[in-house]
Amino acid sequence: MEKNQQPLPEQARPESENLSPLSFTVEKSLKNGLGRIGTIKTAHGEIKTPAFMAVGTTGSVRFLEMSDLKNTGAEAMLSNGYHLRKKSPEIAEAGGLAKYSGWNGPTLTDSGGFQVMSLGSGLGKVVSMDRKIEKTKKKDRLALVSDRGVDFTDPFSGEREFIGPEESMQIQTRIGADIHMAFDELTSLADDYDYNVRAMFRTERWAERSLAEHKKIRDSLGYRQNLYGVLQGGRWEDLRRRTARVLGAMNFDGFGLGGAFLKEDLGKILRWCNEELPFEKPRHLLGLSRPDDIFVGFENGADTLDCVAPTREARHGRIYTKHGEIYLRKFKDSPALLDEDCDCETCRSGWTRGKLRTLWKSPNLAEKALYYKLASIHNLRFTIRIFENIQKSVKTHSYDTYKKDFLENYYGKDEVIRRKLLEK
RNA sequence: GCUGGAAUCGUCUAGUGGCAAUGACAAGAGACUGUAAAUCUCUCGCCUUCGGGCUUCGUAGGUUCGAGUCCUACUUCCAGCA
Repeated sequence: MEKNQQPLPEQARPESENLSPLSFTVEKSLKNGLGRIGTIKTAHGEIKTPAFMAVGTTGSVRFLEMSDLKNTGAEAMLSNGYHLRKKSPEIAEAGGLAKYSGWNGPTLTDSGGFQVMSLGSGLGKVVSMDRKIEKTKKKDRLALVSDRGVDFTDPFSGEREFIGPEESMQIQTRIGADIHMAFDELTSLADDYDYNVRAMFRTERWAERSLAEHKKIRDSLGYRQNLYGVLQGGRWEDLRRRTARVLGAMNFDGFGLGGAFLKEDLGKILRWCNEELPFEKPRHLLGLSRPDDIFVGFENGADTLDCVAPTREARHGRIYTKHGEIYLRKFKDSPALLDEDCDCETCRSGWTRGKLRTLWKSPNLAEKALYYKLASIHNLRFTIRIFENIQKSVKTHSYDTYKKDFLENYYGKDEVIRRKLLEK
């Protein structure tokens, strides 16, 4: 089959007016020289950084209308090339992800690299930041990695499939998001140093191949979208710094910071990477967004983050509030709002914890779905507001105060101190 | 009044002689971080030094090595007939 015969989205075609590469400007940096606020400009609009990218894996955030998502203040949406691989020709016909999804704003697609782990060595496991997981036995995995790419079994159809760097680039090209991710191998916390060395080298070779394929498509079709290289290297400084230098020297438009992290390692690992990466290019921290991670990520040079946690945890009844997370099930008949100070649509509409809990527990699927929507809106807005406040506080030189207040309210003073000690 | 049938952990339910006894819901606790996730794990008679101990299937007796299960009476409920 000819690789590039499939349709490309409108904005990817040479005659399109929207043709513009990504640009990134830094407005202000923290004293440590890593954290910064700025703006990413894409063909579909601007992203003020640091920013949260809402995860709409298959082109929409679960249970949310695009208008709901806009109202949370989200500026960008991340979808997944793996999940959209079969729909990609249809998305291209429709004019690309932004148009197809109705989002009409900046978009990013993941390469499918995460699925190397989630269907492979991490199958059935939780991607925890608090402990190491056992690797899934080889015979039980749905995905097997080789230098060629990843052979995997579709969990639903049982069909055998293959995605490598070239396939991922072709899929992402058809989907036509503003930012694409190089195909990478995400290791789990259970993988040792030696395995991480191998995975890192493989990821570097895949980065070259991703870049080459991306360039080939661009040159032959006038396509101009943006490609981020993704860094791996586990929790080892030599690997992280090395791969940051190697990928940093390649012609990527930005970088994805990948890996499974222990919480106490996150800051230093990001620092190792970002001290080596070119300052003028944007960096996306893949898959994190708990409040504490946002601050650590930002301070250590991450410009954008994405994560399923706000929406997934919302659906599972874990709600973010100024004073920490709450389990909604504990608030039967409660007349309190989810968060007194919240400006999300759900809280502004007066939904109480008790009423939301009733919706959540309802056997009526439409009521359940309404709960999922209202709770997702709240957790997303809560998360995005942190990013907005970081931007504001940096501009007014009050970042440290904002951060201290927020974290002490959220985790409690003792916990904040305990964690600080752990980081050293 | 007669004749059948039924009564099991908050609710519904499995169990017709052999290990406190099935499953679901509810309840309680926890997990979740580039979405195999409207999901998953644990607890759910009482006590426990986690070895086990104790008390339980409407009530009271009985048969039996052994009864939620069989028998008798009673109580309550349901159905049919009066």
